[in-house]
This record gives sequence, structure tokens and C-alpha cells, in this order.
Amino acid sequence: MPTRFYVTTPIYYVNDIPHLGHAYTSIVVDALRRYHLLRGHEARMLTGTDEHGLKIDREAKERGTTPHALVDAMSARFREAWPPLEVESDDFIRTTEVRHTKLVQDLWKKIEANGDIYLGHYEDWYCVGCESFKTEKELLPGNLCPLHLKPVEKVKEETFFFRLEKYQERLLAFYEKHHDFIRPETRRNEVLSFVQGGLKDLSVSRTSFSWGVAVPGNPRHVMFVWFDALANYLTALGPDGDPLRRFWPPNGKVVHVVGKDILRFHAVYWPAFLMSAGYKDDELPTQVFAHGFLTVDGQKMSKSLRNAVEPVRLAKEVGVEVLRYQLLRAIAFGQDGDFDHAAMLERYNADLGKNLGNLLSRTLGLCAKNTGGKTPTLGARTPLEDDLFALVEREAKAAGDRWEAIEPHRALEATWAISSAANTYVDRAAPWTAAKNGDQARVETILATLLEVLRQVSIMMWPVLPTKSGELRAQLGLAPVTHAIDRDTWPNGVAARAAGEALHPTGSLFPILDADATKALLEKIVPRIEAAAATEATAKDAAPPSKAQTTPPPGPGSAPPTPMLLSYDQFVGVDLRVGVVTSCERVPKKDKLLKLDVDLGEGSTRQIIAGLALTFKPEDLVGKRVVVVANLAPREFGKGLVSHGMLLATGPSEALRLATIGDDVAPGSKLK
RNA sequence: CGCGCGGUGGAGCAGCCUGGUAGCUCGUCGGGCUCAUAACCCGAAGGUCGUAGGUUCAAAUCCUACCCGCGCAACCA
Repeated sequence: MPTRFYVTTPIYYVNDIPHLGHAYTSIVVDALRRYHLLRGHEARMLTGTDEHGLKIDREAKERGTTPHALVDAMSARFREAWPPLEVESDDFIRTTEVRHTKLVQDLWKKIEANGDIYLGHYEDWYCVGCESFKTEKELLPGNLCPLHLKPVEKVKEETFFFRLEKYQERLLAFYEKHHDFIRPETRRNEVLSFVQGGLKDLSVSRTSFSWGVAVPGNPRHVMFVWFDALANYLTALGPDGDPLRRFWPPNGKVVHVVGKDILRFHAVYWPAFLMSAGYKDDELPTQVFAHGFLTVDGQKMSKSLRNAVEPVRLAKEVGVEVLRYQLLRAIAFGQDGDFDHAAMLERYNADLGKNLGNLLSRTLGLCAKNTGGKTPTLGARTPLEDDLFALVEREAKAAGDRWEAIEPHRALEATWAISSAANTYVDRAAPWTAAKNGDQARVETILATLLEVLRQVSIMMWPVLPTKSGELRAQLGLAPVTHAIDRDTWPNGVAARAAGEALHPTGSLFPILDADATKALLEKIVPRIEAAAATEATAKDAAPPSKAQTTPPPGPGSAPPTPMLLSYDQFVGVDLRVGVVTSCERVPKKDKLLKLDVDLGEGSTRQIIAGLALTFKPEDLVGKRVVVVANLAPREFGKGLVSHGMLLATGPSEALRLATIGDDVAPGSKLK
């Protein structure tokens, strides 16, 4: 029976378009799938989209569309993102598909039949303005909603609970017995302490909205999104008895690759659901691997900074291999990492261009001169060859082990150690000297050695650089890497080729970027923080809002993922008024924020929090007339820091210009 | 006491779980080679691995305390 390996990405929530973080996860998973294929395993990859939940429901309403239409459009964005990134998923699942809702409902029924679902009440503070529950901690003194400053109500909502508490001990025993179930270790410890801290039964249904999977027998309830979402991994293997179920333990190995933020759902709730549904311990997923988050050029990835990286566009500009290699080589998988554009190009030049690309180039050049462009004969070896081959074998083994351990950065390190060693070897063996001396047999042995090492590297690079592997092999006169179940293709010792086969040098595999080219490329690919990106987005989408957002991070109106046109009615709904700043101070611990009191002619002043501190000193603003969006929903920036409006301004955050108006206009005047 | 992450030669990072010669890329300096994508090879300078204690024959690696940076606390991988 072949080894079966089933590896999954999370299903991505369709609230956002694909960004570098999604691409990172998917590329890692794709590389793992490819590695296992090479080992002769039956490997399968799954990705897809998560499409239910209140958030989608609301977003659709805001955009005046239906949830269905919204998720169709967004899901397509994800599906289309993968082929250009050389991610080949075997399946793409959507939680709105019938195959999924059916399976989830079956799962629910099993759990219910087992007595682990019961009807109860979820009771908490509810703010009518927000239409959502608030926890005790969030409330202001006097039980006021922090946003609306109105009293919240104690509301009971009927909900189904899952008996999570019941599984606490079994989960702990399971973690104990399957030490590698959660990786890396630090994450495992977090989960352990969370579970040891005591599990409470989990609310798994909602009645306040309907965009979700209906609870069997009680369609007034829809399932909690996570109950719905997690089951996708099973759905994609078909119903009970489907042949694809062979990928599920105990017949297969299942690895869920997830972001560290959603580890708890995968490492606690998911196995608990499965236990409840009757799965035995050896029928639970094999491993949940939590990776870290990326920053971009040292800064947090965020929509508000507009530094989100569009992976597909990036791959188009620099080449998908550059992106894939950098993501897997430069970032220690499992830890947080920085995605640095300049470092990416540097590494491309160093590792791909100068190290491997140049090795290929010099080897083929030597062959053209000395063996008529044909494969040479591997004759008697000297210690030089023995040492090199020994190193290659050692590093190939190491690379394999590291792929198994899900350490792509270390696997690639080992792979490139081979290429480096081959460069050293060329120098030591000096085939050009042997050629001068007329020692043709020696020349051929050296070149045959190099060709063999390149052949092995061409296989080992395939999980990360599939297309480039094919190109490299074409130059060597070899067909692309193939894989077959139960055939281990991973390099393992010398497999010399017959002499006299044709080689096909066709130029640089990885052309080096000189300083100018690097600079030009960086200009194109580095996301402009703020201003530039904003104008670009405006031009591209023909979206109307040309006023830059000055209040910091994503307000309710933060950049919608798809173009949105405002109706006239909506536009006149924006209440723009003139205000006079009566006082202004810095916000402790928030270096971008200023707290303003603004007179809008309403009798009392309003508190507005704005992201102006990088440009203005508090005293600069007092007495200034500003333009305020007066009917924006209040937003909270921290305890007690509620903003009741927004100033209009433009420019990058360190050089903002405020929208202003003549000094003779009365506070409160409406703009039209 | 909110949670988490990090502090390793000039820069960026790995190593830390499974203590035992401090590694990689870039940069600097010197040398070599001439097959190659102005590339490749060799050598050198440069680190008391944040601080203070502890465990140990031995600590970047384990334990404790502290200092400093950063992220999170709207379902962002």
C-alpha cells in the first residue's frame, strides 16, 4: 500500500482578495505535495474558500448584492490566483457547494445523535446599534456600548451548544500520545495550556442571520462558521465509502497547514468534533502545522497602509520562480518572517543566478567545447569525485528529511549546498587544464560528474521551481521530472547517463539582474505606502472616493475589494460639515493618533480621533477649520477612545494636508 | 500582571525542541582561476549569541528574573 499524503491549506475567507499571506500558505502546501509525489507517495492537495457567516451577509447587503453573487465573484479570485503561482491543487472546495453542506449536516447529525449537541441560551450584552454581542470587558462604565455610547441590553439568544468540555481529557491524552500533532513546539505549548485551562462548551449555531448551513431539523439556526468550515477537509474526500477516503487516517496521512491565528480551531475544535462524530484516535488528522505571519519590507501587512502585496502581479513582474524561491528559502517556516523585496532580488541573483544558473552555464559551455555537446563518459573517479558524490548524497538525504519535517527553508539550504559544492569542484578539478593536457578521459569524467549533479539538483528543486526544473533538464537533454506512485524519484546515489546523448544549451536559466535592472524592478513591485497606491487604485477602478482616508486603520468604509459605485442617494447621505478644532492632544501609546475636540455648532464639541500625528503637532491644529464627515458611525480605537467623525485630508501620513475652508464660515455649516 | 514574537560579527537571518568546534546570504579587504551569467574558487578582518543569576564537566541552546524593540487584542495566511 502506497504512502498517502493529504495536505491542505485553510479555506480562505472570501472577505478579502488573495494576498501574499494566502499565496505563502498555498505555495508551501503545493511544494509539500510535489515533494511527496517525487517520493512515490500518493499525494493530494486541497484548497478552497470559506463563504458563510455574518460578515459576508453584511458585506453583500452593503454592496447591494446577494451573498451568493458576492461569494461567487470572490471565490473565483482565489481559484484564478493559483495556476499563475504554479500551485496545482487537486481540488478546490467551496463551503457553499452542495457536497459540503450535505456532509456538514451529516456530521452534525452524528454529533447530535451522540448526545453532544444541546439547545441552550447564549446570554450576553447586546448593542442594538452594532447588532452584535459585546463582552463584559468591552463595555464602558455604566454598561455603555463603546461605539454608540448607549446602554447595551442583556439579551438571550437561543443557540445549540457542542459539548466541548467532555473532550478535554481525551484531547490532552491525544496530544500526549501524538506529540507531533501540533507543530511547531511553541504552538503546541500554547494549545496545551489553553486546553488545560479548561474547555467550555461551544456555541455552534446562530439565529441572528441566515447565511450559513442550516441546522438539520431546526432551520431557524445556521451553523457557526467554524463548525461548517473545518469539515471541508473531509468533504473534499467525498462521502463515507468514497474511494478518496483512503487519504484519511488511518490509511493516509493528513497535514493541515494553517496560520497561527487559526490554530486553536484546527487543533482543538476540529479533533473534538471528529471524536464526537465517532472517529477513533487513529482516524484523526495527523498533524496541524501552524506557520507564522509575514511582514512586508519590515512593515505589517495591512489594507490601511495599502502595502498588501498582490502575489499574482508580483509573480508576473519578477517571475514566479523568484517569488516561490524567496518565500520558501528566506522565511523559516513556522516562524514569523519578513518578505523583503530587495532581499528577494538579491537572493535570486545569488542563489539562482550566480550559484546554480552559472553552474549550468559553465558546465554546458565546457561540454560544447570538449565533448561536442554530447554527454561524456564517466570514467575512473578520483577522490575529488568521491567527495563530491558523498556530499551530494548526504545533502540530498538531508533535504529529504527536512521536507518530511516541513522545513522548506532548510531543505533548500541543503539542496543549494550541492550546487555550491559543484562550483567548488569545478575549480578544483579544473577540466580546462586536463583539456590542455589532452587528457580527454579525465575531462569527460569531470563533465559527466557535473552533469550528474545537475540532474540530481533538477529533481530536488522541482517541488519549489517546477517550471525551471523542466527548463534546466531540457538543457541537459532530459525530459521533465516525472513521478509515479510507489516509485521513489528522489536522488539517491549516482545514476550516470549513457555517453553520446545530446545536450541543448539555450542560454541563461536565471539571468542575473544588474543594479539598474534591480532598481527598475523594485520601482515596479514595491508597494507604495499610502498615497501612490491610493491614486493607482482610484485610476484603475474608477472608484469615486478621491479623498484620502485620514482616520487610521480600516474603518467600516475601508477599501472594498471590488469596484464600488456610490449612488447619488448614498452620496448625499454623507454629511460633510465645517468644524473648528477646540482642543487637541496626543494619544498615549499610539504614535499616529491625535485626539481632537471639534466644534460642529452642535452645542457641545465632538471627540474625533484622527491619524494625523505624523504630520501635525497638537498645537498646530487648535483653532483650525476642518471638514468633517459628521454622520460616520462611531469607531473605537481603544478603551474610551471613540471617534465620532472623520477629518478630510490627503497625502502620505507623514505629510498630510488637511482639507480646509475659509475662516469666516460658521462651525456646523453643511457642505454641498 | 491581557496574549504573542523577537534581541546572534556592518546589514538581513538560521541554529535553540534533541546542551559539546557559532553557520548562511549580502557587504568589506586580500589572493586565485579563466570554463561560465563581470561569474566562480580560496583566505582574512569582524561576534563576551540583550543583561544578571542558576543548573551542568560543558549553555546561543535548559531554568529564573529583568531590560529593550515589535506585533496582536475587528474571523488577516
